[in-house]
Amino acid sequence: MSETPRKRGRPATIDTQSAMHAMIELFRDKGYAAVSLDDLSEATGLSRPSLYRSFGNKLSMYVGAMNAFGQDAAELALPKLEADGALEQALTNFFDAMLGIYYRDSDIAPGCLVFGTAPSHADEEEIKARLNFGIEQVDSRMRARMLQAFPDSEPARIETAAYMASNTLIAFSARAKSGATRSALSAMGAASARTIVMLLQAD
Amino acid sequence: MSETPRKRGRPATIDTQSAMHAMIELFRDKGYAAVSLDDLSEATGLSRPSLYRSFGNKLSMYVGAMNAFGQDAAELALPKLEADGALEQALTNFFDAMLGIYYRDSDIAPGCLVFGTAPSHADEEEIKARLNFGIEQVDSRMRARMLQAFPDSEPARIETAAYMASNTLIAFSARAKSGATRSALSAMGAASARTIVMLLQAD
DNA sequence: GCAATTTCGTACCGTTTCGTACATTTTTAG
DNA sequence: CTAAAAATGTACGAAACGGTACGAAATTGC
Repeated sequence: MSETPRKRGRPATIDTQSAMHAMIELFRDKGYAAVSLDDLSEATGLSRPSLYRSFGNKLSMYVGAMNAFGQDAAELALPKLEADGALEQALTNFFDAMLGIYYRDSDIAPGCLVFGTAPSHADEEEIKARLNFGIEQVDSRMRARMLQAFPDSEPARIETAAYMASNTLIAFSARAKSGATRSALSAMGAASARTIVMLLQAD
Repeated sequence: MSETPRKRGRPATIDTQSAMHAMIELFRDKGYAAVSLDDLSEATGLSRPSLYRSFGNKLSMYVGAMNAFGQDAAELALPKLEADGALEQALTNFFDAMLGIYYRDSDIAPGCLVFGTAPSHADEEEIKARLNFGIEQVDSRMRARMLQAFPDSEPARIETAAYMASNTLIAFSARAKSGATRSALSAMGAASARTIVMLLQAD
């Protein structure tokens, strides 16, 4: 409503977006507990009090990183899943897009912030809730995409197929962190996509 | 060779086995970094120096816990997988046995120490290596069991089926920690077992 | 200019961290 | 009974931790 309500005091010089991405990288490398506020301060270039002002305490920094990571992943990979065309190709492309996020270079694999590091800190209720949200999100998107491709399938079969696709994605994070190569997981994703479509086509 | 070489000094009074199991429970509740030596000391009833003497530093305590947990799981669940009879039933029983480990009571789910907490701390090379070992172990046992049930299947199909079964198990840990009920995951395991066998039977 | 307002980092606080030196206790060997 | 050996916990140290009070800096309104 108000035009340019021009803020009053000293203008902010902090780039919260790039700071958030630096925090994401740190958190998915080392998890929540192993990252100190000094680590975050050094990685973002912001002083510790600045971090508090911009993002709250350490827990809310981590939860904020989960949200930002989830949004980035959704914007980058979901269009591949929901693209028109054959389901098998869509699934394969979706897996590959997610692997593009899970791997930094060809070698180093920080994996998934949500599926990779959150389970380790799920005794914090806020983290557990956000982890659950991420899993439910993937499950429901998968279900919707499969129902779109096979509208006449039994609901139980759709659900199983969706769960198997989600489980593949969830396991990718652990496998990436354990040292699996990106190409190996890409092949695993393509084979899983093929199998899941075969299941849906079976009569 | 030597009969009873009777140790010299004060006899040890520490029950390292029960101490190790207390450490396992702590580590899979809170991960590696969030657990302090004081926490471990309180949970085991041992003083901090005693922990050092018996298990080395914190990192080797965690790796030791991974090994003990893996051995327990192997002894409890692998017989179900390798039992004679239908593959679908063996897979379902194996998943259920692992869920029996992942869940403490019906509600509280500490999940899997290896698949649940290790990915978050894989920047430690020792942890990463042990995580990789755990995944490879499950993969190879799955492959062997499926080859036994379907000796004439193409190797590529066996491999895909094995990966999908492993991925189901890996994802169970994240799902358990996120709040999924044990019965929900049990149903998911049975449905996945059915699907995987269907894949192997398809011509 | 001058006061009000907002941003920002230095410096500090109390607590917790991992790790160990060392004295004490309990056993065996002779 | 004495000396060597092994196990154990108290007590300590240096460093790192999360979090914040507070003063300096930068801007707007008047």
